[in-house]
Amino acid sequence: MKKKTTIYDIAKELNITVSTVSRALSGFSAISDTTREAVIATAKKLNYSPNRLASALKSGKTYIIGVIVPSVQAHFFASIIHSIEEGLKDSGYRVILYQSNESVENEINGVKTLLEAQVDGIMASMSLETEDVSHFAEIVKQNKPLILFDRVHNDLKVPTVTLDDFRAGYLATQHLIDQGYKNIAFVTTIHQIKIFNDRLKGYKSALETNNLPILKEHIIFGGLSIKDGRFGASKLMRLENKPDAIIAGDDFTALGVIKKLKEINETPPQIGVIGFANEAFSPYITPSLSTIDQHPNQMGSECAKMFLKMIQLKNPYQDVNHVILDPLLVERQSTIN
Amino acid sequence: MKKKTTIYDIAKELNITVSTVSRALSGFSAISDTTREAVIATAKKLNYSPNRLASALKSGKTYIIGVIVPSVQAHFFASIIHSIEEGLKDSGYRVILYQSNESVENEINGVKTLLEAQVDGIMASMSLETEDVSHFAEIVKQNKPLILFDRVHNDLKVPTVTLDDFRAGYLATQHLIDQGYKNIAFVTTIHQIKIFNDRLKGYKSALETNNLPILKEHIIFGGLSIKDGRFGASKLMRLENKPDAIIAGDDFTALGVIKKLKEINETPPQIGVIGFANEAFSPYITPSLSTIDQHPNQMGSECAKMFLKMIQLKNPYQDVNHVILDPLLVERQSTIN
DNA sequence: CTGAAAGCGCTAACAT
DNA sequence: ATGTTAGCGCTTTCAG
Repeated sequence: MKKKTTIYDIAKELNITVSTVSRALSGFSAISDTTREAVIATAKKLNYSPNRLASALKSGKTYIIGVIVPSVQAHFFASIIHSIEEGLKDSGYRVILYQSNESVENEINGVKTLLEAQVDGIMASMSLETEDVSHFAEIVKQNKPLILFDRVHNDLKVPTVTLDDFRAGYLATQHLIDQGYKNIAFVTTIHQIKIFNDRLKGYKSALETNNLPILKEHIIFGGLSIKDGRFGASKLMRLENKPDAIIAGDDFTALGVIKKLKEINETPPQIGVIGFANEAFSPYITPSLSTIDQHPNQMGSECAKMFLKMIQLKNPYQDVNHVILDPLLVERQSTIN
Repeated sequence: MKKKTTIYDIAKELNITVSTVSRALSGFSAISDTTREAVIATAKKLNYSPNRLASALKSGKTYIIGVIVPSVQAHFFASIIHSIEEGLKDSGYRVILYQSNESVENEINGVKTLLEAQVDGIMASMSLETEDVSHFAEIVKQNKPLILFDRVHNDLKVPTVTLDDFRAGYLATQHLIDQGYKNIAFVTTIHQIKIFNDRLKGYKSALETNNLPILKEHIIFGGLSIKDGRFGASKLMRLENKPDAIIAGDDFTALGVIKKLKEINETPPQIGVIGFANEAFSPYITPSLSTIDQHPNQMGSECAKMFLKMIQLKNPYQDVNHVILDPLLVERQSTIN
């Protein structure tokens, strides 16, 4: 293997200096057309490929931004990522991904790795486990743009893009009430995450508004997964005062709930079931799953837009914005009583 | 914002030189325990975070490896990624992801970006569009490890990890035959991708072995998606000689097929349907989807193992291996006649 | 065991 | 419009 070509090789070939080559390649500074063309031609001839590391080391900008999500397997996050990439496409910024797999430890590691890789900014949605946010605070301390989306944290004074989760919870509950359900349970995570708390508040508020009682035994705090959904449903259906509808913390959990209900012959919409996130599978299961759409694409493009704005400012945090999106009810068979 | 601490700051603080600091931090070279401890303590005190860029520029190793997949939304690829990360965890290598979204252009860009970022190696599964593979050849030319998984290409003389796709196609077909289906159609991609061709060959071979005719009109070449599945199914079911079972190129396509069949009241297993990949939703749709499991986790860990081996050699390609995994039939309701 | 010094590939003043 | 030169932060000989 021959050594990689550098701008020095190009310079030597053309009997000019590296600065000229650098300028020609970057395209901006004053350069004669002939020189530029010659440089570009020689670069191609020598199969030159720039070393971004060196450039980044010198200029302090990598043009890479790190995105940390709990998991790329959720359609919701995958869609956000896609829209972030889309929104950043023309700016020259590239995205690299890091999954926390819902573990704080991984998340801390992710922040560290990305920071050490000198990314120009980070966008993140926190893991369920995350309570202490000092690892994120470190990003702010370095004065690098940090944008939180969906799963955010109040202690961090950074821009956020979220859903109106109170309204989301309210909407889901009101929809079930409108469909004639009167005894509505809620299966959610035990972790103190703002968005999940907000949804729960929305749920309670909707019940109150409709003069329905808030029953402690109808609120199940556990995990969010297919398994947890099954578990929550079976726990609820063994109650003396069985619910006639169940709101699940996300669509995966809702799927578990439905599985369980089918097994015990209480197939929705006999018992109403609604989830959150409008996952890819949700329209295709039987019965198809009603859910709250969280506008992942809008979320992603808002993040991108926000980042591009922040990167312009000398102090990225001089003007901290919060974008709040409106949830959208998607009615399907699982709640059509 | 204060400047970032460097090893110079630590050196100055302790009245030693940067080389000593560097050695202490890297942990290997001969260093007295006292010095090492002092350095580490000071590093923590000054909130030091290494600049990997500088280190990589000097040492030529970034300890980052790039993974290119068509899409992270497919459970299959997400699982592979997860297992790659798992397998690399203890080695110090980190993974960064790049999605091609099934576009060659994105794929070429991805290779370029990763190469410019000086990754230490690349693992990739090709987009459906990819025919010319010169962008991948460039990686080999730079003598950097390239490992192809699942969607591979014969022109590239690099290590691969794949499923025995001929057997996968055969297995799916034979299963349908065993279930009593006799008129089996195949909906696949129009793109000339090895794995899909191999499955088709397996399908044909199974038909031959069982003395069943291979009907041209029963092989639909289109795309792979829910939409394409619907399309393929409706095309097939309008035939004079309607099939009594359909093999779909992947589970998404199979899902589309099932949707369509349900609409025209030919709900599986009345018409048998089987897919490939055992996606996350496949057990949960109605009827649950029979499929061929492609062992994504094994695939990922084999990739990781292979990479670790290659990186040791002075010439990574001196010993090109091909791991071939055995497909696994997952029988569910959609084919239980 | 530690120090001195060169240099990875590139950018960006500052000259000319 | 082009050349000169000094680093970016780190690793790594080579000396001692």
